[in-house]
Amino acid sequence: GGGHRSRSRSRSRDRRRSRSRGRQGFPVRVKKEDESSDGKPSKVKVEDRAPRSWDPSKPLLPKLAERQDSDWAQLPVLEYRKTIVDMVKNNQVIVLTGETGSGKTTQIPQYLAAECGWTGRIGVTQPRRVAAVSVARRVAEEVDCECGEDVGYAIRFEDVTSPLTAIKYLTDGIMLRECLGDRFMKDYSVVMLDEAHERSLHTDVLFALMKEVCKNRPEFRLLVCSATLNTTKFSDYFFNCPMIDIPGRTFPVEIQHIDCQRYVDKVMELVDHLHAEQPPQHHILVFLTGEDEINRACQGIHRRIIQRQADGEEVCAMRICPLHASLPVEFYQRVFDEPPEGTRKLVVATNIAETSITVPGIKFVIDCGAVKQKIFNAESGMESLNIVPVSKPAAKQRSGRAGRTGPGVCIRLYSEKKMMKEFPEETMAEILRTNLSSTILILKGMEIDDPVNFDYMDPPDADKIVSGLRMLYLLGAIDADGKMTKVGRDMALFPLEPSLSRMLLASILHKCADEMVTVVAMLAVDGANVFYRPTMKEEQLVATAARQRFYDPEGDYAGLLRLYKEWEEAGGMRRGLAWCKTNYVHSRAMCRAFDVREQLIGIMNRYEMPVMQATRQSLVGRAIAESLFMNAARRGGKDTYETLSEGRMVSIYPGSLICPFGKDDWAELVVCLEMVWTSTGQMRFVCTANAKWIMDLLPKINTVDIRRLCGDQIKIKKKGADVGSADQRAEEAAQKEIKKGDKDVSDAKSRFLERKRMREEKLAQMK
DNA sequence: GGGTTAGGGT
Repeated sequence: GGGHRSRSRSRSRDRRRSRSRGRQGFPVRVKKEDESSDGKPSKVKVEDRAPRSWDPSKPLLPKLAERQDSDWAQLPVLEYRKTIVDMVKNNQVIVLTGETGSGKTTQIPQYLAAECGWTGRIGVTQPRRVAAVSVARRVAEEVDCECGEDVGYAIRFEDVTSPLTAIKYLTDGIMLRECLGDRFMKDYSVVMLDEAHERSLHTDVLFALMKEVCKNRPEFRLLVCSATLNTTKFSDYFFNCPMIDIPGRTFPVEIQHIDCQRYVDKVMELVDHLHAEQPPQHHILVFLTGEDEINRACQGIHRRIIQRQADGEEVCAMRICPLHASLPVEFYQRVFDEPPEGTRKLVVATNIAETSITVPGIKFVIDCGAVKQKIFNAESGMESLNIVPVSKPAAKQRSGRAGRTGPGVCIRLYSEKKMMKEFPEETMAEILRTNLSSTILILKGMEIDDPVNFDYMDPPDADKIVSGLRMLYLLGAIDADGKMTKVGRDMALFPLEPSLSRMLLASILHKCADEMVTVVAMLAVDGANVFYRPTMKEEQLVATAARQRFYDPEGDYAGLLRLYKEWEEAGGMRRGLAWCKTNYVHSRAMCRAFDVREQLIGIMNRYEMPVMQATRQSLVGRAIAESLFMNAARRGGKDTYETLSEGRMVSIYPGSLICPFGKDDWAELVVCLEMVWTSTGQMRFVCTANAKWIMDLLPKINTVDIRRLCGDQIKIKKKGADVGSADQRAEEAAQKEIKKGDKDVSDAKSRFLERKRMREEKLAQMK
């Protein structure tokens, strides 16, 4: 049977620095025994922390005060050092714009630490983990300290700071979590929100929270840093604060516009042409929208080069590098490496190369002018991924990638007229495009009860806020009046989407949390996508065969559980790589799932939530079905389904691991984690449900009173509530399920097991 | 019978 497994100290690998003393004799923070493995102190401990020994009459980092002008890094921002320091001293908020290469991120915190006396740290947020880490390391080097002493960083799983860290780089998500523990941010004297123009969800929420801190702490200082020039909007929002612009240091980029219809074809033609004409050391970077376009372009270009060679032409060699986030790590290295003499490098990338990865040595950029953007539709409750024109600043950012190491050329595959007319002035803030349930739960956790009148820089549509509240209500995180419940408070403890937190809490009641925590960790790292799809047709067959071993009629969760277990048995974190290769599984995703799993168990242990092993696997399915009942669907046609809540026709996502027992034995009733809109509505992460598990929960769908949920803050046209219909559809599904009878199901199950055995035999032969 | 998502983050 199941038992309580104590895993609080099972983590073998502590990524944090293990030295006990810093260079200057003060202790470098190491993980304490009573701390959870997520590494962050509990709320109580933040308040109990010993007071700093910093003296407000002295600079934060006295050793920097002794620097001469020539000791500072010679970057464009240096010229503005005095101005910036004075502005920060005299103003609570400033908005600062600076192009790439100005040095604002690395230098300004040092200027402030050299001249200003404070009792708290300087915190600098970044939208990306890699940026927080690499910038912190560079600044630590400039300050001449070990990273984690005067200068440090904090990202998920990794807190490289000490009590006396004066300059702390951190991801915006970490700062948001810190804010949940202390809304007044007493740990910090200065906060710099960097890359504000990217308008990431977490940074946008921090905008409003930092404004509140300003109102409550007159001595607090806020810097908002952005790359673009739309400063008036920011200044207006931040109490009409002063602005300053710092020039960047980049090389000139010549811009050419070519209007075209089919940009992938044009890319092949242009690259082929440039390759024939230009010297090989002029590397080329192409921006396309997704994996499919990238593969088509790479294959087309490869064919053309082969053709030229076959025609007896003398063309130099070309290293073709596709670049997008779902490639295994070893592909990334090829992008950074300089190819051998006489070989050109071609990188065909998504917008990952716009911000996250800087490719060295680029002379030519080719920009298709489009990007895939995720949009959440509140009316249907589905998200979709659309190809839309990039913003004008993003187009500028892309072209700038040609001028990093010398003068460059950017070829834009759209007319200037089209750009002026159709490209938006700024990137649409993520908060306007996303499902807000997670954000609203965090706000409620900070006792900000009214998400409608929250001080957004760009307020989301009311229907998106309502959709988020409705979801939280159905998950049990808030009551009918929008007040946070005990369940909601527990959900907010986990760094997860509300639906995943809910599944975890449900599993504690059903005594199967040991399994659920694996499932949730896999989903938190994009569980439906742990499988790697090779480009080659023949190899795809092998990959599909490998994946079929994890098909399971119970649902995706069952397959993911088997997958994780097999990976662990094959060596997991340390020796699981070979297993990942033969099974076409992303090793990176598995390692991350392991980290997330450990973190979640740490939190559960800290709050004394029992992590039990299930006595039967179906308990996991039951906990999932109870959590996701609002996304239940009954069988419509062959393998199509009809949602119980609104009667929409949906299908199962093609990458799902769920399968029928037999050809016509698709489950009568399923639930899913989310619905996405592609060519049809598709259910992602599907789980077979038993009607009697969710029968009593379904009526809740029809009890949503939007006006009450919003606390009377909003006028909504009431959706034509289809009262009783969800219950009726559920009743019919239950009847059909009973009619089918146990005998049929057990026959189907044995047929299924036989087919599974055959598949495995076939796979063994292929090896 | 085919059908399969950009980039981030706690």
